[in-house]
Amino acid sequence: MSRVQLNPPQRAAVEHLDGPLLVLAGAGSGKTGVITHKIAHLIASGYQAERIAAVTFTNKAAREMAARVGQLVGRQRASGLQISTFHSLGLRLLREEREAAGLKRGFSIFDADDADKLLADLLGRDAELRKLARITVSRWKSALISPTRAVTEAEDDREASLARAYSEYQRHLGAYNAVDFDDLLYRPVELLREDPALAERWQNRFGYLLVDEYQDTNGAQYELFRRLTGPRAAFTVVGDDDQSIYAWRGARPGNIADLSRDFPHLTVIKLEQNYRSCGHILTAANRLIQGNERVYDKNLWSALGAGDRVRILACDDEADRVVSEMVSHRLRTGGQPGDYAVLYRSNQQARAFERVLRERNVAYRVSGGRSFFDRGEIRDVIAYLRLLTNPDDDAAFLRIVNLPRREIGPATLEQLGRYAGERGLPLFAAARGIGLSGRLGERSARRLGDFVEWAADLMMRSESEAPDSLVRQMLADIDYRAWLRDTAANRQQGERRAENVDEFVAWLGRHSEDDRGQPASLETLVGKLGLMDLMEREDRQDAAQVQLSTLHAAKGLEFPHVFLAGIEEGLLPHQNSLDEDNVAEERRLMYVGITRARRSLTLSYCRQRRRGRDLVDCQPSRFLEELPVDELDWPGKRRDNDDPEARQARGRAHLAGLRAMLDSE
DNA sequence: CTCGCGCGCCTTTTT
DNA sequence: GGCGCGCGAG
Repeated sequence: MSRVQLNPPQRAAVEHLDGPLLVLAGAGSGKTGVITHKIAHLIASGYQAERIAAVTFTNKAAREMAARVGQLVGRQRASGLQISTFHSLGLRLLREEREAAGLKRGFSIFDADDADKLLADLLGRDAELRKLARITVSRWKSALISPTRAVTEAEDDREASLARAYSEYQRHLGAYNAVDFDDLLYRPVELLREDPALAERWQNRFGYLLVDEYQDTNGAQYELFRRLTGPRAAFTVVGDDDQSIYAWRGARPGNIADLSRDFPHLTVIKLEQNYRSCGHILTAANRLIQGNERVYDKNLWSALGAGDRVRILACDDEADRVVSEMVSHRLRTGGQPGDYAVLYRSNQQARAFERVLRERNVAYRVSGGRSFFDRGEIRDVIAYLRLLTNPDDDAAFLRIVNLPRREIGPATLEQLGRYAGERGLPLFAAARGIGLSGRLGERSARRLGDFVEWAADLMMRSESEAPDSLVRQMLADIDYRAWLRDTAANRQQGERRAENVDEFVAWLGRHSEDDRGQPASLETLVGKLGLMDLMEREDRQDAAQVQLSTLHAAKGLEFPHVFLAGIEEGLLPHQNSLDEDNVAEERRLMYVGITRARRSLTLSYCRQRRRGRDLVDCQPSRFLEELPVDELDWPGKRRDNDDPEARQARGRAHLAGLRAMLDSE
């Protein structure tokens, strides 16, 4: 928090140690500051750092929080703090309770892709069915429904067959010595529920729990939290139900309301002073969100002055218009490109803005995109590492056994699969034995044998050698670079892939020591990788670049000047949400967008929009009508008390805009 | 069964 | 404007 002083409710939230606390933190109300100050306060009050756990939803948020706490209390005193995502916390519990969980050393974490491949094996090629199965299995786990329960409670044939697939899927995960993302919550909860001694041990381990973005917790996360906090209920959760925008991926905003049921002594503190936005922007936000039914009513206020009115633009060419406004605004005020953001509902809307920004040579960056750890070449290397630490990981085995080509083809693998199935062996172990069975031709057997021998040697060496040099050696052995070059669509792509791999190996090198300077084992590193998030390197906000972002990806960010684009019926609220009768979540999305703006906010909509080949008429969003019309600058819309000064100001701005457009041609 | 072409449709995304 | 799926043909 940049302010040294806490305001009274913030201070109350920080100093409240007696019993469970829910902090309802409005947008821009300094909630991260409250959490970090609270951690500092806990340490000052005698809590040992290693007995404080703070939980966030993304690795990025966890990293930022750790950095801010470090600044506040000093790295020395902050060391040992457990600041992590729910999933990392679950992983840590599973690691330490590995035997109770029935897992072997080095167990793998399956990502969505691995899970999908496994389901494909179980269900065949029907993509629709697979997708349904993936979603259903994930829902069941998030709701803590076991395979057995899913099978017995199935209401129709379809559900019963999905439940059987779920059961098979879990069985296979077990055979692979693997867990999936949902298991990182589901299985710890299972352990805590079924083993009272274990539960007590973990409850004693953490003297105090803090949860950020509490409105985004799903059923399993809530249960993990509840079982870790135990009867002592020494916790602070911070959230804003008005910013709950992830119901579609399992978040249960109802968890906020349920807290006071599960913890009758819950104290609730509201943070309503906003330190981010000017008055007009907040008035618009408050008015809009009042359109939703809410359990806890909040009213944000700001001491920053009224600021500019919220502008609304009706456009013919929206991207062109918005960029023109942005450019002219910047010329008038002398700001940086990074002061501006264009926010929209769906990714595809970015394209038009990208085009115009490129044409005018304005630097920009776009939210989202493929994650570094999601790229094929990186996933390949990770599969190798997974196999080295967990020889039972059949998914990893299959991914790399013939990559680069070792002439171990489908026929060989089919034989191997059959052999393994008969003996109940993982593929790698089976591959070590099959050579003597006479099932494979001499050549195939030799190729498979060579691979297995090579891998086994690496496995042995991984016990003692440093991970990064081992990986370098391994990549040289298989001439991975040549493989990347040969399989790339063009030279450039091959180069880029090779660079990514280099960067990955460098990353391994940087993480080859743990916090205390001890060398990290390959096993530890691979575990970290499973939960590693996107592009650490691209995280920074860049002052030289306009930010293009979806509304979802913009949560938690702020910009001096924000343009919300495509504020139209069908886009925001999105048609699918209208069909599902879920306008409330769309309204919260719009609320999140509005409250990103510090000094100026411009909402735009198109009169007509290309949809495929044809041009369709657009209706301005119902949300625009819900805004306080007296506070808006909406050219073409009648206002009850339109003062001459504002009209003049608009005239001046318009002229400046024209001038800027001419300049920028 | 697999490949290729053409049509049609087109949220949000983390671990 | 691009991607994914479905259908048809080889």
